[in-house]
Amino acid sequence: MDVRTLCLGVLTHGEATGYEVKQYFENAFAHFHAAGFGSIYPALATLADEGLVTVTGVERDGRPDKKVYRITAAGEAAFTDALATARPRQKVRSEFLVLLFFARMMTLDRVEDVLKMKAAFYRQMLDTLNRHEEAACGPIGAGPRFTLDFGRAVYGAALAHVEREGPALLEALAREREQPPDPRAPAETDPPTDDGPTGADCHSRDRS
Amino acid sequence: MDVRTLCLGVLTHGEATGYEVKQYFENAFAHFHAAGFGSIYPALATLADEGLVTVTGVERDGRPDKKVYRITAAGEAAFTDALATARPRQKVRSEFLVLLFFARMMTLDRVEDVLKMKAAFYRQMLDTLNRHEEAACGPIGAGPRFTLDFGRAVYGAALAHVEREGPALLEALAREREQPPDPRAPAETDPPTDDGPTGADCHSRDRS
DNA sequence: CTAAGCATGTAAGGTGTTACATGATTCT
DNA sequence: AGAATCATGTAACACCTTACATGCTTAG
Repeated sequence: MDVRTLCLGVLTHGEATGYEVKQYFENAFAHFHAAGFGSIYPALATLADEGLVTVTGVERDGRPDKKVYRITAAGEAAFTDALATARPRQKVRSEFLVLLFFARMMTLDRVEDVLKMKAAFYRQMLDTLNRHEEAACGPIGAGPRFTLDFGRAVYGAALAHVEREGPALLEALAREREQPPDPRAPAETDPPTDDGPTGADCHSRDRS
Repeated sequence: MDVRTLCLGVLTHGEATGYEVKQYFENAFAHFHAAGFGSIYPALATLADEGLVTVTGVERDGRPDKKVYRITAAGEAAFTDALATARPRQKVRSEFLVLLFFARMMTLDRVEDVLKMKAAFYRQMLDTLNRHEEAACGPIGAGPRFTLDFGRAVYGAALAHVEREGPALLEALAREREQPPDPRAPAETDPPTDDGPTGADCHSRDRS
């Protein structure tokens, strides 16, 4: 499921310009698939090359043509096919969690900062979802409704966790710093008994 | 925050081979950053080139050397710096939500299938997180603890939503199919009054 | 004996990000 | 006057994915 296919999907809702397709990614798709102009415009161009969409240039004095894209029958078939065969994968890259995973190597101020940034981000996202719902004319379809509520549930849970556990994290880190446990093996309290070989290995085969 | 930096982070926990680094991505990082051998091995190689890690070849009869990587002082500095300056962004690409957004263009069977697959996926992920916690020796640090619980909260919310709203989605789709509203503008109940220009536009400027 | 785990890598290709480049109109 | 919106694109680069290629050991 690349940006190309997503553009096709947008166009099943009716004609649109590249700019308008971008609005979709910023509103309806905001919580599950971002895309910039740098992916959208080339995507629409290749779709046109392949005959999956048509382009109509609308002249605008002085400026380059405004291009209105419309999906063709072939395009609709291709999209339906993509929906029928794509596996519902997902890719997540959360630098936020990477950062907090290694919180012990950050200053407490920095950790607090990161938590605040993320909370603000989640609030903003929930806001985007709410504004998107309000802006809708007429009832929202069952599919879009599901994805919207899904976004609210997930981002709501994320925000709640940050707000609830964030302070606890800061306290725990402060405590860890008072009694610095060996940074390499924050395990037992007894002194290092110069154990066997290269040490550092407690990852005993954990396949029950 | 690329795979390169993440590998550096793994090595702050102690020496490891490329294979062992991969385990990290499959366990501790499972819910927030995936990576395959195809990214990890080249990443470790460039880190070694740059002097951020050292490599020690361990001979193994008949097979290519096993390579043990260790982070250097420069590597630790680089990683600490990355933690201090990186912005906590996140990228999400959920084909699952893309699919369900366009559920109206799928067969009900397919929608049901997708919902089941995703529920299974979330359960498996929660399982991975639980097993990972059990396999830990000694107490888990505050940072890893936060990310682990975050994962549980978020994936738990996602699973709950799929289980609770999935059946509702199927019913709603079935109802939509009985009384097919015009696929292009599923808005009002009154007949199309051949409104003005190109129609299809209810996206009135929604900036309050 | 077969599958899974351990262990390493390369190469081509696909995809997306970022920065650049331009310019009118409308709102504050 | 300046910011934001509307509107389009290119080009270089960064990065990751996938498939390929190999081969021993251990558990079932």
